[in-house]
Amino acid sequence: MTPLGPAFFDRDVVTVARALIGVTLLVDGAGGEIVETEAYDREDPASHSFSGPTARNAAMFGPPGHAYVYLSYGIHWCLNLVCREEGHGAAVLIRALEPTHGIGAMRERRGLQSDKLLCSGPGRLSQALGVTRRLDGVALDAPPFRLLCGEASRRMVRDGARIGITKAMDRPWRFGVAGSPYLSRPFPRP
DNA sequence: AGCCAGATATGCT
DNA sequence: GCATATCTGGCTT
Repeated sequence: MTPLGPAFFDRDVVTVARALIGVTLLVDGAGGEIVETEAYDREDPASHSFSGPTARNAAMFGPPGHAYVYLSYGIHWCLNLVCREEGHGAAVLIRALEPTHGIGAMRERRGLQSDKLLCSGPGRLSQALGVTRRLDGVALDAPPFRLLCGEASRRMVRDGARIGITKAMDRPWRFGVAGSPYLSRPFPRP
């Protein structure tokens, strides 16, 4: 397991979303292997950055390799990783992890749960890892974050329509490990 | 599988 | 002011 290189996020957001599958994401030592992501781009009607910079989405227009954290439906925190050059407003939403590290701490934060429901969804994942607004705009290459690339465990990555959006449904910018029990939702049959 | 409440920051009128 | 939101959990069909 080696840390991601500094140029990892300095690429097209769709490329990064796919490349993040299989990467281990930890916050204060708790987390797991990313099994589901979604890409959001500046020219994307479904993206928070579509209408330009605001106070909320400022991190999306900041440097790549930093976190963008926002509150969804007034209840759930969602973690995104900013991509491309500064000012591009592109980020990858982390939607699900396969828990591997700090499972005890994650169970405590989530309340008693089966491991399958610990990190299977953007809100659940943030609750399990303790992600809140305090991590908005924070760099990913230093504590509390750790991003580790494992052995080339080439798992089969599938793509499909993103979840929970009402615009740009045609863009197949959701990526995930086909058949993983830790997905927030299964991918349709091939 | 489908329906609905919950809680609030955000952005647009 | 007000409708909306990158959601989840619990309840009903």
